[in-house]
Amino acid sequence: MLPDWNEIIRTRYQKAERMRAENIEPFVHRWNPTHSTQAVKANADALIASKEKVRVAGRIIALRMMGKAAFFHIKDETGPLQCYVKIDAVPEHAFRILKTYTDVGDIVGVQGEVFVTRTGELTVLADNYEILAKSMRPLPEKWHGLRDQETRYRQRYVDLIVNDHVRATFVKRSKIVASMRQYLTELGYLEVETPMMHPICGGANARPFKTHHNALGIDLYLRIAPELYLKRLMVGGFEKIFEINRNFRNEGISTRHNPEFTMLELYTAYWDYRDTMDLTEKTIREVAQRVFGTTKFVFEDQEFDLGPEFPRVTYLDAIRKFVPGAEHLDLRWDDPPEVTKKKIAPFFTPEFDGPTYQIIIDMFETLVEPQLTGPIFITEFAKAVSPLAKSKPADPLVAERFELYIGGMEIANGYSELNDPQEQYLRFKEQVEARERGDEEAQQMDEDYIRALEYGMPPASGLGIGIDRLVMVLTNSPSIRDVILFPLLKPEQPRGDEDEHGEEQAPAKES
RNA sequence: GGGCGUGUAGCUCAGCGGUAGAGCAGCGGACUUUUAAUCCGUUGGUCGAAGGUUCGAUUCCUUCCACGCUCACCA
Repeated sequence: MLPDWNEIIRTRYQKAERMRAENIEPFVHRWNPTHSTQAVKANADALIASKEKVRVAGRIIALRMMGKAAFFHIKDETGPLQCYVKIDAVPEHAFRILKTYTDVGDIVGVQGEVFVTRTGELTVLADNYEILAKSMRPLPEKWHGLRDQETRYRQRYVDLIVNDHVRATFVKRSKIVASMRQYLTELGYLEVETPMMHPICGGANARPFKTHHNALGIDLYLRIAPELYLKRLMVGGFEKIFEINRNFRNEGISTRHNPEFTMLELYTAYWDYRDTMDLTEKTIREVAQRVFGTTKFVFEDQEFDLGPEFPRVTYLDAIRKFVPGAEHLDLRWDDPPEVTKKKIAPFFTPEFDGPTYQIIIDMFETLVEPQLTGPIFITEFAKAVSPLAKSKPADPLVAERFELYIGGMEIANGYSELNDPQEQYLRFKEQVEARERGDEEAQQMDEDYIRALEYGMPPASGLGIGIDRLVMVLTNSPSIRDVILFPLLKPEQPRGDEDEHGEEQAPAKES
């Protein structure tokens, strides 16, 4: 029993006890419905004509008790349906269960014929009725529902009971993931699973979560990306693989960031980043078409269309294109920082000193990214921030890399994979040096990965799609927490009673 | 981590220096085609937590906790 019992909850527990005293089980073991509520509606005419008995089950979401009869709505996974119970049409004990023991929220089973009421609503006229599972807690208020965001996220089960659009969003999410899986499988990609616990964390620049294995006596990291393992599989001879799974990053939480998030990561042998852009575009368009039957969407009042070819604009061109007045801005990755600062002075002043690529990235993220309603591919990123990507032969400071933007958010990221073990070794060393200078997000040296590359990895290109963000833009959800069933929250405070008096209750942590 | 905001009954919300209110839900009663069912009666609150100011604090102040928005870091 929980300590926060109130009178309503106590009353309901007492009802269950009284039911048991009458040999009525408040939590039955089994019940078989013949129809979902949707199936009743779909076959209404035939069911009314045949007077066939149906058995439906669901949660009572509204109850109108009228002395010797009652109307109520049940809701199952497929939707609501009205039921009607009157005293002379059901066994005596069934009516007693309804009148004495039933509350809104109970999960019940109803058997009977289908008819249409005087006001025209399809209804099951019960000839039998029982409670299948007693509900002990009252549901939120029936007009306004559950609004409090915190409660919605913490008690998602309640949110799902009362907010139909929430359920619909998660059904869409499931279909998006399923159709993506199916489409890629149709194209010949093999789904694989690689470790979540990494002795060395790599594949992205991010701070990891640390954990510990007792028997081995070693620390491990929750993966920040599966990239290095998937590319080991390319060395092993797989040519088209993908993984849809969780990544964990020990960083801030926001409307666009959850510490664990779902990524599609995919690799194709013999391709470069341009081929992967083609695939990214086709996959997202195809998923939208299969799940929603359209390519036109609205995200936060911005319309976008996945139908037409996605434009491809280089990083520096995007700055020229989207920053007003910057049409002729001649930025160069090999300019010294002071020169770059002088060139961009009319448009942007970086907050911190740093190398040229950081100044340009800062400007891009501040002035360009929010405007990228998209869909649009931004290409040719700084090599310095792409330690696992091949650089462009003609432009050694630039990586063959793209990011896809929709709704002002980075949705996907891909590149031509660096497969030269010697260069990869040097790039790792640069990362290690950055790490030693205090960059906690820089990568570690992964010698086994270098060893794998030394056996030879075919030319290949990889892709990562942020599934949560893709679902956000396709379902017009403004917060990532609206597309993650159980987003990470701080734990609830231990309740009342136990820690009333005394010095400090919960030690005030935080420095 | 910074800024802004919110926290009052199970739920949705008023109140704001003088000891707490509504609707829904609950409980008792009436009611055999209702659908925000209706009608009569009624219970329910350490007003997020701890300190302070005050004769008196839900209200003002401080600190803390949780959440939301936002900025910074990141996908």
